[in-house]
Order: sequence, then C-alpha cells, then structure tokens
Amino acid sequence: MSNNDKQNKELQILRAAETEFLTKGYDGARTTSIAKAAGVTHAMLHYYFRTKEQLFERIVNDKFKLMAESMLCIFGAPSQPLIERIRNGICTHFDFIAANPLLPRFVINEVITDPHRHELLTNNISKIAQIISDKLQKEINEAAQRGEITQIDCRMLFISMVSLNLFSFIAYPIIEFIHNDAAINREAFLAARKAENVETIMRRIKIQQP
Amino acid sequence: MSNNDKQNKELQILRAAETEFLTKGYDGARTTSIAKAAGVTHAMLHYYFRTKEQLFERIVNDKFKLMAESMLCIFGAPSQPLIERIRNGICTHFDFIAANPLLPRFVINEVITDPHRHELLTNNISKIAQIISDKLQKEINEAAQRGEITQIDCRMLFISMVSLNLFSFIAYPIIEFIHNDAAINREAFLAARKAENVETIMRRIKIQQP
DNA sequence: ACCTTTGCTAACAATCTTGTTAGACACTTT
DNA sequence: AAAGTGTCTAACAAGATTGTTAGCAAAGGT
Repeated sequence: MSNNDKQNKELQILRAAETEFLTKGYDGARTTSIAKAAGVTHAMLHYYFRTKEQLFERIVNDKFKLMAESMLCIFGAPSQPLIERIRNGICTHFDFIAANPLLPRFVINEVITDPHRHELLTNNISKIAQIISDKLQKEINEAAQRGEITQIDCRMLFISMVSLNLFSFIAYPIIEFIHNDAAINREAFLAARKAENVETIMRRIKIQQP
Repeated sequence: MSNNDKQNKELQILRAAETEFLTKGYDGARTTSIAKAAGVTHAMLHYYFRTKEQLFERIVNDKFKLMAESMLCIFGAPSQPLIERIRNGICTHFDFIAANPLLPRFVINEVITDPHRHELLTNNISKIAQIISDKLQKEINEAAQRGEITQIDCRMLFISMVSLNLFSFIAYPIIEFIHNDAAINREAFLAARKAENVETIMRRIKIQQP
C-alpha cells in the first residue's frame, strides 16, 4: 500500500480521536468509537498508536500548542500604539477561540484533572509567560509613565483578558439554554461579548479623572 | 440497626460520591472507588442508590443548587447604594467559590457534555436570570439616569463578573505551575485576583470623563 | 524467485465496571 | 413464637473496554 494511503489512515484516526477526545474528554472517549468513526478496525488504532494514552497525548500536545498560540496572538505586531495592540489582541484572541470553541474546556479539564499533564502545558506556555512578564510589562510601564494608561501588573491584565474571552464560550451553552428566545442567536451573542470584553479591558487600563 | 446508623452509611456514601464526582467527573468516577472510600461494600451503594446515574444526579442537583446560590449572592441586601452592593456582591461571590473551588469546573463540565442536564441547571438558575433581567436592570437604569453609573446591559455585566471570579479558580492550578516560585502562594494570588476583579468591574460601570 | 518488511484482519484474552441475587442476620409486629 | 421487614454480605453475571497475537497478503528490495 502506498505511503499516502498509510498516512491517510493514520490521519483519519487522528481526526476521529480529536473529535472524540475534545467532546468527551479522556475518560469519556472510547477507542472503539474512535476506530469506528475513522473507518478502521480497532486493532489498527493500537497498531498505529499502541495505547489510548499515547493517542491522547498526541492530541493533547497539539491542543496545548494551539492554546498557547491563541494566547500569544494577544500581543501581536508592535507597529501600533500599545492601547491599539491590546484592543486588536483581544479581538484576535476571541476570534481564535471562536474558531476552536471546544478548546478551552478541553484544556482546562485535562490539565486540571491530571497534574501529570501540567508539565506538558507549562512547556508550551512558559515562553509566553516570559514575554508577558518581561517585554509587555516594560511597555506598560513606559506607557504608564507617559500618562497614556494606568499602571498595572500585566499578568493580572492578561488573566482578565483570557478569562473574559474564554468564559464567553464556556458559558454560551448554558446561556443559550436560559435565554431560549430564538431572538438571541450565537453570532449575535458572541459579537456582543466581544465588544463587551474589549470595553471592559479598555476601561481597566485607561486613565481615570478623579 | 438504628435509624441513625443507616443515615450515617447513606451519608458516608454521599460524601464519598461527592468527592469522587467533583474531582473525577462522571466518566472518571468509579462506584467501587466510592464504596471503598465510604467504607461499605459496593453492593451497599447499589442498595441505597440503585445506579451510578441516580447517585450522580443526587450530587449534581445539590451542586447546581449551590452554584445558583453562589450567583444569587452577587446582588444581596438592597440597603446600600447600588455601586456598593455590586462591589460587595463580587466579593461575596468570590468567597463563595473560594469555599467551593471544585464547583465551577464540575458544573461547567457536566452541563456542557450532557445536554440532557441543561434542564436541571436551568431549573435552578432561571429564577436568578429573571431577577437579573428585571429587577437589577431597572435599578441600573435608574442609577444611570441619576448619573451615578454608566448605562449597561446587566446580563453582560453579570457574565463578566462571573467570568472573572470563576476563572480565577479554574486557572489557578495552571498559573500555580507556571510561577513555581514559592513566592506566589494561593492566598496571595486569590487576594490579588479578588481586588483586580472588583477594580475591573468598578471601572466598567463608573462614569468616565472624556 | 526469495526473503523481509509492513500493513492489516480476525479472533481471543484479561481486566474492569456496573449491576443483580440468594440468602443471612437482626429487629419488629402480631 | 412465628411471620414479616429492612439491612447487609458474598458471590456471581453480563457486558464493555483495552490490548494482544497469530497469521495472511502485498510491496519492495536483492
């Protein structure tokens, strides 16, 4: 069989595994179910990935990388003034999560339930944490001294931004059910949340007259 | 055997189930593990609660109630001016979650993964949603007209408050691992988050001079 | 042509997990 | 005391779930 076909099968297992793990979590996922969705015998799954755990780690690593990437885009190109970069960063981050709405719950869950996986996430995120703590804090300090924004610990600001954005997606299924008026649809709700999150953060860093 | 002893066994199973379900979720929880932790044979667990699902529903219902309760306390006694009530509400809510740190992840998870349970949560939360949409919005409108605060959709404000508070606890295990300097301990981090969340919301609703 | 490697299938196996059941024991009621 | 009721134990059962293995078949090199 051609190399292409092999990669194809492997890829199909990975794709099926991704869906299964993201929607059901590690404990809820079934290897037989993954194999079935991929259109292969379940022995094949073990042939390619040995164990459920190994297949999972492959997915988890991908997703942790993606999560880290999403956070990185909060502070993009330094061509604009800081306040504009933050505004754009929040939007970009929000859109990134919108394109991967299952990501937050998955990462939060699998990392919290198994402390062994903390390390895996840390490896992916530590660089970003450095950038934030050093580079961004410096920029904030300078802008604050110029009187453009309020002085703030950027790690706290970062957590707030991520909180507001991620939670919009985590909470959506619940909110959707509460306001079961067909009036509020997903698009409209998310657009409103995005604007609200930006406004909230902007007000947090703007100078206030007493 | 006395009635007291019976209740005791039942209670011990419930307590063990609570811990197991909260830490591992429905799929990860094992009825044998619960029975062992409760110090009873696993047949006893089935004797008292019939099935794993029924035992789980008992726990989930308790926790959903608790979650609803925690949100209710955001708008407490109407004896103070609105802005002070909101400030106190955020703190009370934050402390509530601090006393039940496993609650957010559990509720979010079990409700998202199984749409069948949406209804259960809705039953508990719908009253609060009403209070917010009607009573609180009215108060906000009035205060805004008096020029005390900015006009805002209180549902959006509410989501932001819950986001910031809950996420502080969801994210803590991750953050703890990243800043593994022993310098930052749980108490200090949470105190800082609480203050930050209050400040963020206060700035969101305060009037800004242009 | 022959051997090796690789992908693959079908069947099996071990273990875990939930749930059931027959019966023992104690305690109450009649 | 006999019968009934509720609590409990030990053993078992069914099924799910992960993982293994023997062997077939095709591809590819020598």
